Amino acid sequence: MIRIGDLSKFSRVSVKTLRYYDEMGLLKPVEVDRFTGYRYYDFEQLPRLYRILALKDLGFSLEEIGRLIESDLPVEQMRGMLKLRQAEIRQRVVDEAERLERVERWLKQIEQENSMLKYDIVIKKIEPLKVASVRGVVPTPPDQSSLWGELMEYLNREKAQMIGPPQAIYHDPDFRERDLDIEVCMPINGEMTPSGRVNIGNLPAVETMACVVHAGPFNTLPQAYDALGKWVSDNGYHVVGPARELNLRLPEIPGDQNDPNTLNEVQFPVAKE
Amino acid sequence: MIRIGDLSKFSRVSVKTLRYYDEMGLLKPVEVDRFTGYRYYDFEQLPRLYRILALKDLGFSLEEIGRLIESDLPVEQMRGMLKLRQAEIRQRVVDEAERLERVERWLKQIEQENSMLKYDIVIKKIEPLKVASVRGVVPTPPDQSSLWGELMEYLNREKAQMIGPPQAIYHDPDFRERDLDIEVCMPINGEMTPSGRVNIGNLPAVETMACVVHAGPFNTLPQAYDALGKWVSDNGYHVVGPARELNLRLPEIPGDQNDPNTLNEVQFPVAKE
DNA sequence: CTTGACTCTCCCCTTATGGGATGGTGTATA
DNA sequence: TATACACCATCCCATAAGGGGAGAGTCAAG
Repeated sequence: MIRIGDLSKFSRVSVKTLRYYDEMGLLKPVEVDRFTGYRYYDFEQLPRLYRILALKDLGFSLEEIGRLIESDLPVEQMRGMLKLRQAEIRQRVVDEAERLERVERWLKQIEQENSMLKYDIVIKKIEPLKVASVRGVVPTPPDQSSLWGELMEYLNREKAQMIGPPQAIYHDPDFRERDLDIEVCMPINGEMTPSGRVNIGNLPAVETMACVVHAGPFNTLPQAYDALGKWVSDNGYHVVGPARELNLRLPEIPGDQNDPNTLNEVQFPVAKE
Repeated sequence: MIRIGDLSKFSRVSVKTLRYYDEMGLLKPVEVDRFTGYRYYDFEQLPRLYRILALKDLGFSLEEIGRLIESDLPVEQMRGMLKLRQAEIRQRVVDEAERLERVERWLKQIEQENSMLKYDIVIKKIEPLKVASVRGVVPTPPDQSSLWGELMEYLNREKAQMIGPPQAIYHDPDFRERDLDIEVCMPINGEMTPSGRVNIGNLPAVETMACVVHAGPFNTLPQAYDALGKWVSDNGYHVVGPARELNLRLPEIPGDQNDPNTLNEVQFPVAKE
């Protein structure tokens, strides 16, 4: 019968931890003095304690260890939990390796330009969105204003509830400078009926959307596209659908290509492999 | 000016998290209603939020991110933190890979024997220990009892304070069956003077000691040695000093080689590479 | 004016301990 | 035998990054 401090010294497990294991039911003292509360252990408990430490070393949580050291645990179940653990660790190794790559890309970027990164790309999930839209082919991007004109006229006439930033969808499967197939969309609420070229529809949900925000005049937006495209291929993704371009803040003068305070978000639906 | 829920929906960051980032000072709303406490944000804050998410994705803590997004942070410092992060992740990958190996060894062991592992080896740090000891060469392990006799006689005569389990040190650099160079030791307290063959000395500290507990009669103890030796080489360690054998519980009849209730711990000082 | 959606703050919960306060115990020594 | 001192007990608080929920206030639409 040894005291908690002796067991602690011998096993190199802190007294705090031993008390915690007692509380968790992992390692109960063989006897507790009913009057003083003193815990008394026995060296016979060392194998159990060492098993706990070994399992901890494999990365199991104390709760899992509690189940694993039940003496009547069938071997089958032990094997099952080990297999599971194995899979988890493998996943973690993969995740950390990917993270390492991302860090190294940041570093490379910083070394090359000797400045901070300009863009931060994030992956997010996009919910489906009900929109009113007008689609058409326009010679150059600034010409989409005619489509917006059509759409806005309809929305004003119908007193539509607009529930989000307007966005444009670039339907061309490949990038092109001229004659773009663009759909301009406004998220709306409630039931509305199509009219003329104005269509009512749903933008599909996208599980993994690579997104970047560009702050600056419209005519510098291609930089954001470049950065996003580079990031996507660098990170082992590829684009699987039409790009979206959200107008988070419009220029003061409608259609102004040079207003430095405009704000846009560019989104590419992507997938791995 | 948008409300917290709108920013949450748009950025796919939970409202709770946004409030937490506010509290942490990572992303303050552009305005807080002084009467209602409502937080009002702006899409202009998206780049900052996305940078936070990107840095989180690299595994930085929020506290680190707080420092990293100070706008006047010199590039040099950013590079430094990235390098640090890189090193940390590398270390984690190595650790997890080693852990994975350990799990796989458990699995293999279990598959081979179709039963639980009998031994759990742990690495612990051993403090230096003051002992009284008698060293000699004995024909077989059981013959060490004569050394113990000598030692105990001295200890009783001197009324020594014994402060830990007795242990034997196997000084032979290679394993051998006969004519072993054994030192039997008893941890003691206070000043004592050597006498005859009884020596007073210090067992050195050992930073990494591989230890295993064997519950069962003395004559099955070689199993523990085998398991420990196998584990040590399997895990990329090698033995760098004499083995120690601690008698945690002695047999009822002194010297009984068959008492199933004896308890011993075998220790190998080890090092990597 | 009511309803329903939204927001606020406050509090507790998570893991596996570590730190510290306060007060009771065990034992070796004067 | 008194005391010093090491040891032990419980209780409370803290960690990182939020999640869950209570209770109360706010906003916009019908």
